[in-house]
Amino acid sequence: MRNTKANIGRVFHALGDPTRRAIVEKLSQGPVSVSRLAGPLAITLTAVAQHLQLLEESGLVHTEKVGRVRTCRLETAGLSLAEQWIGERRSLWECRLDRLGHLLAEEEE
Amino acid sequence: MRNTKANIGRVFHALGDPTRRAIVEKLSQGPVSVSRLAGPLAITLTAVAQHLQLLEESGLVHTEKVGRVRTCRLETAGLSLAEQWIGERRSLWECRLDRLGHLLAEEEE
DNA sequence: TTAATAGTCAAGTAAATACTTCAGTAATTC
DNA sequence: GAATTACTGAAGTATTTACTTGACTATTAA
Repeated sequence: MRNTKANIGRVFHALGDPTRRAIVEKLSQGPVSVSRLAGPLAITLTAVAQHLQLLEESGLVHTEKVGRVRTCRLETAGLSLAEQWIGERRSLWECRLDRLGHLLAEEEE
Repeated sequence: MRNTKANIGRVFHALGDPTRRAIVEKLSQGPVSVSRLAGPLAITLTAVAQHLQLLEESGLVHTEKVGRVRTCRLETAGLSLAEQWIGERRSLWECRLDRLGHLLAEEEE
């Protein structure tokens, strides 16, 4: 059973941490194992694993263990959700500005 | 002097909190004063003002005080930055999947 | 079979965060 | 000019968070 309830809160919270963003950035270039992921980051493997759990729960990353190595790869679900939320707010706002512009233009006549 | 260094870390961190997201959602429908913003939220005015400061610093919201009332409105800078970051990671990842697909197709020949 | 590698689990800690209260100040309204 | 409204600032608190250490398990390599 996958615990991937990709709600918008989890996604933004996950992306709010610099270490987790670094992980996502790395994974956008291709799949990597946990220890290779931990290498350049100045924290313990345990800490990386904890971040990965959060990233997985938020639908930003998918991991799979084969033998003793767990391979991590980017999952688009999380990013899509965030993109969608942002797009919605933005279009609401821009639509409002448009209406305002029309009203002002009408008044000028 | 405006303290609007809209870096990606601040933006995602700001959007990670449910109260701040509620504020952004409300403001996407149009400008609102601080006290009207605090109304439906079950927290004090002070707390709302603290969230607003963070939102302003992250480039998601712009506020302006006229008389005794501070009016808040959505600012696109923050949202744009987040949208851009997400788009970049996503396109890197999708481009990689494309190349992988091509390689596999070539091998089939 | 032994040693090394890759990761997991549980428990603890220090710092960050989201609040609160209380005491202001300045702008309106009565 | 007195009361009300709309915030602002400082200081404190409880919870969450990012991290650590140390002991453990499984897989692979020598």
